[in-house]
Amino acid sequence: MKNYFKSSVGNILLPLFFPDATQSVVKTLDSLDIEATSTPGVLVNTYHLYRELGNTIFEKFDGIREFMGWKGAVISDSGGFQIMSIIKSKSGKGKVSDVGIAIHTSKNKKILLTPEKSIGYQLLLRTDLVVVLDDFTPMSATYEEAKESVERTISWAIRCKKYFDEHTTKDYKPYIIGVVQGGKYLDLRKYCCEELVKIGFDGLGYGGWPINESGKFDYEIAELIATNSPKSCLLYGLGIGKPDEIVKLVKMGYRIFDCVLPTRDARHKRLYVYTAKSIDEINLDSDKFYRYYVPDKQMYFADKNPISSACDCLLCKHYSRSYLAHLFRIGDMSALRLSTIHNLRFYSILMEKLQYNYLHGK
RNA sequence: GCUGGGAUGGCGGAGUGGACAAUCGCAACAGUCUGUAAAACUGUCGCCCGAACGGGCUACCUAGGUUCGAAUCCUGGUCCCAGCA
Repeated sequence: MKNYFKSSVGNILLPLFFPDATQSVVKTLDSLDIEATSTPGVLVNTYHLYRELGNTIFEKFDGIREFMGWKGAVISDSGGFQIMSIIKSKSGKGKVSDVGIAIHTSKNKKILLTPEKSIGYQLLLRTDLVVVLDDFTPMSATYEEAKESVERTISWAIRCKKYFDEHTTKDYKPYIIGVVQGGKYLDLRKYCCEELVKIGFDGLGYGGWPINESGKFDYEIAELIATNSPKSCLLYGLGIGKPDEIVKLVKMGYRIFDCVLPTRDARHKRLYVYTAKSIDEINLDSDKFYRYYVPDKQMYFADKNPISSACDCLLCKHYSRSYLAHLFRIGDMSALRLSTIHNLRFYSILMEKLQYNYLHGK
């Protein structure tokens, strides 16, 4: 199978951002909308898709790309993050063991996600980059707990890689990346990193929760992973992040990012706008190169200006602040769509700037 | 004109003698969101001082009255609604 990830992007080493289409849809958008924002690819989630669709759908479709009518690249996440968000949250029902993750879904059935099943399903989805099943280390983990999750992450990674090697051919061999866990413990992070490198992945992901206990982004761990992985290693910031965080991580060598922020924020009335007057004038080195725009403020009710003059998205090119405020006020879903389109274009402009800087050695 | 019902904070709408500066919803304002159980959630919301506990002031159409105490009871007035002439 043709590797859309490579072909759509051209050069894999360029910095890329993938919005999250967890359930094979970027909420409120269709695939043509996504394409129109110059977004190179999306991320889908193994756990959610397996739970909703099972295996049989993909006997009729040639992977997730055909199913969702999407021409761009696709990353699949393993479902490891769901350990945290479902099982380890207070109401979630499920269990993590060395075998895998057992989750009771709301549909009254139990799903057992093993490293092998996770990779198997991702291969069935025919995605361009697969992520190993990992055991999420929560931010509150003690050293012992963190160590246990690191050991489990490593042994699962070995199983994932073995299964991957046995079930891929040169016709279809996506990228596969390992995920570095270990919480806030630097020695565990380093150890996890080194062990994963030995297994021989195409890349490594900054896993866990990247925000430290004081609410700041943990750049120290990001740096540690970057410096402890080989030059050829594809670095992936899982679930990262804010625009300024992405800029900093690209400088460290990270190349791939996915995050819910632009799409969720859009639905929650937070739009990203560059402080520059035009796209050409955007300076990512400036302290505050962007700010938030809250679209339904009273002050915008009669404002005929576009949301941002440094944007060329559907919203900014065709509609006023006044009209968007109106759409939000009456609760029309087009407000969410237009805002999501805008935020995705904001991110794709960001990545285009970073790609340009990278190609020109900046 | 008669009879009945009603007038509450930006709006809607509870309360019907003390626990009322007044439930709740909307609006407004401030904030949160990072491999999406999130088109969600949190806070403020009469005025003044205070970070906060709290304190002071003015308030439930209006003018009086009853009462230790009234948005709540009584009387007059103004306006609104329904039915009848």
